[in-house]
Amino acid sequence: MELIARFLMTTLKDIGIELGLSPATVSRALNGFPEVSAKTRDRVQEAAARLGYRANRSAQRLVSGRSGIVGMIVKTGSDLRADQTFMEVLVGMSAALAARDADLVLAVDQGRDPVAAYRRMLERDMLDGFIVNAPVMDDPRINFLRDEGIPFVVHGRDRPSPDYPFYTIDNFAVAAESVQLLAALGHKRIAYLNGPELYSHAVRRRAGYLDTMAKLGLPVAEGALTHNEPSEAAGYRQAVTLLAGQRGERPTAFICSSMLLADGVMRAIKDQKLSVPGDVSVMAHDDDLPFLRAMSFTPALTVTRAPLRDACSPLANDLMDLIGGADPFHLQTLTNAELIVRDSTGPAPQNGETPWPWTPPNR
Amino acid sequence: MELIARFLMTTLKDIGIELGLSPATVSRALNGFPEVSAKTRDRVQEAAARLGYRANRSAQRLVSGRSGIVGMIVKTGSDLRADQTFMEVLVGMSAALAARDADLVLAVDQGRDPVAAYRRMLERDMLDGFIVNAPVMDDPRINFLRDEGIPFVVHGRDRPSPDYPFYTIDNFAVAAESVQLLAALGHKRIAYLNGPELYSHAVRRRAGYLDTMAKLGLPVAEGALTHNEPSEAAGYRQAVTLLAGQRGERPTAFICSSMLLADGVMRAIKDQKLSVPGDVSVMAHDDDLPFLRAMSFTPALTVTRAPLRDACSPLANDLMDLIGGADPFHLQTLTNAELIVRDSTGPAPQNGETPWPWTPPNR
DNA sequence: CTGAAAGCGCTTACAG
DNA sequence: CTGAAAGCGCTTACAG
Repeated sequence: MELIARFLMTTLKDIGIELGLSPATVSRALNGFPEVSAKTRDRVQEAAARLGYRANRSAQRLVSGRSGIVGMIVKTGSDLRADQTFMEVLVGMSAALAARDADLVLAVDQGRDPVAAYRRMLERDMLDGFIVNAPVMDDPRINFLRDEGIPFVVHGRDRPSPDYPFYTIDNFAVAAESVQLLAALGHKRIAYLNGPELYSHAVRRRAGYLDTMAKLGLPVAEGALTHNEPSEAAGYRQAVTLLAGQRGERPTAFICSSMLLADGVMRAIKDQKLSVPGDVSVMAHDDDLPFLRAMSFTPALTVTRAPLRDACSPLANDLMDLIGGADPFHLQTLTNAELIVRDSTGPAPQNGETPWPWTPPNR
Repeated sequence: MELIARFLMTTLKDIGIELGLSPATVSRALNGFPEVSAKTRDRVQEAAARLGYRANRSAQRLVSGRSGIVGMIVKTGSDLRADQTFMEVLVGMSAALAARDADLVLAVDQGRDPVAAYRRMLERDMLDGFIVNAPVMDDPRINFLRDEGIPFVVHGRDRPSPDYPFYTIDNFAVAAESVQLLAALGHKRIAYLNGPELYSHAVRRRAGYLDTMAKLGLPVAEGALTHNEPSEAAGYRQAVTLLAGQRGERPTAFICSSMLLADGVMRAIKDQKLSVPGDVSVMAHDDDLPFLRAMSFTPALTVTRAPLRDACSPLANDLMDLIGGADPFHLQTLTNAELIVRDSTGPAPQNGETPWPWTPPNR
């Protein structure tokens, strides 16, 4: 049966015979070359549809000299909860690449040498390019790919003014705007639960938080800015610690770098018999993943929102364009998260009027 | 630079010229044909390594008439937590398929028509075969692929005696052995927190639980067997409900279909100020995912263990063998989970000696 | 044991 | 506007 299917595959030649045309003309018609007459093009398209023609990808790739395959590395380890995130990107990217006739293949980063996985992939197969995600500052994988001259795009960016294609939200602004919103509501003791310190997006958000607090003249107590795994448990633990302080010293507002952290923070607040936003305001950055909706929080969560899936098509298209020879500087996107105010943020409580006593920002 | 890399690619012809051999002989040598002399084979292999030869996959696929691409469908939706599971399979499968020179591509099942995603993939690309996972009973996707004569393997199985290749653990035994262990410890009120009812593995486990309870003469109270999303929250909720009963009526033991459920059950028990295993025994089925280790539970969790990643290589190899024409009946694996007794299971407490009053098993 | 030849299905200069 | 021809890099009968 599999054999039958193979034998029945319609080729360009078949269509040519059917229509009394050469395979070359059929190819041109199907690929939309301007020199084919409209009548021929229509006849070819009709016949192709009727005969169920599908181009043989392998043949196309052989003649183009490209593999049509793009690589992406999955980090493995205990951080696997971040997969919920990765999965979203993976699936979106697959679809977007398929639309450009490319396939996405995965390899696993086993830890240790972050470049090893890329090396291994490249020596196994000829890959046209890579998608790099979750960059760290001055990312060694990016440096490797740059040095080797291998096409790649980055979801995020690992330096201020990259010379490679990237797509990222403005993570400095994500934190800055959150602080500003809360400060405008009268909050002075604002805690920031950031993501793991090694990621460049967390570094940018940290800067956004610290700069904006400083600009507003709000001191940052030691421990008010922390780096956390994106998990409910981490959010819970961190919030419990921060809320253990005296009434006049504990935060009146939390900004969380992920929805999972926010989930834990909310539970901690409830466990302490405090109310949101009466006693404490909470907001988070929302990647808009399907399993934890900001709307479903009680109360509905105020967020900076930037759907992760929005990055997929741009990244896929940029990579394919880059492989096609486009200028990397034309393939850079810096976009903004959307601030959505819901019910989890409100005016600072009475006892929240005093800022923290000054302490040096951690680190 | 990408162009350079392309132009520098070593071909069979290059090796032939280098060695004064025809491309045909070089091909045979590299592919381990028995008729090539040992000396020639060695010379060819040395030259191939020295020149950095890598076979052009597209050319190989073109002549073989196969795409070298295998499809897998990702379910999407709010069940995305199951991704932690899926991710593990995905990554393992990619690696195992790579070893067989095949690529894995993904598509998304948008819900509604479960077959639509397969159809769409097939009309986009010529795929050599599919991997089907998380089957439901009498799975429509499986029926579709069978009817179309498209090669596929199933992780799990959707009927008792399939005529297709599959790899699955004995899920009936998973539940049965868990019940037996607990019964041997004197437990008579054993609750089962199963996975979502639609999956065939959950159906098998339900049967294993109910049959074994019946065989042991232990009645199953209404509500003792439930179907749950694999989440901590669901486990917590369910355990709270079950523990709300009178002292002599609540379960003395919980069997959980997933580690996430067990995580929630443990939390609920602690919240009720009960001890494990003093008051309540807990065990679970463990897919051996990296993020929730049975050893890290307090106390260390008794489990039936079957690493999900163990399924990847067999499934990948079976699929490639099937595509190569192997007999599907030779590509069926039914394996057993390992029972690992740790510290979360112990003798039934004094007040646990009485079984539940008889009630009809739910459903 | 090795080579010359044909062919997989496409694309694309080169002619006309 | 269309066709004949060459070629992408491999594999594999067919000869010898």
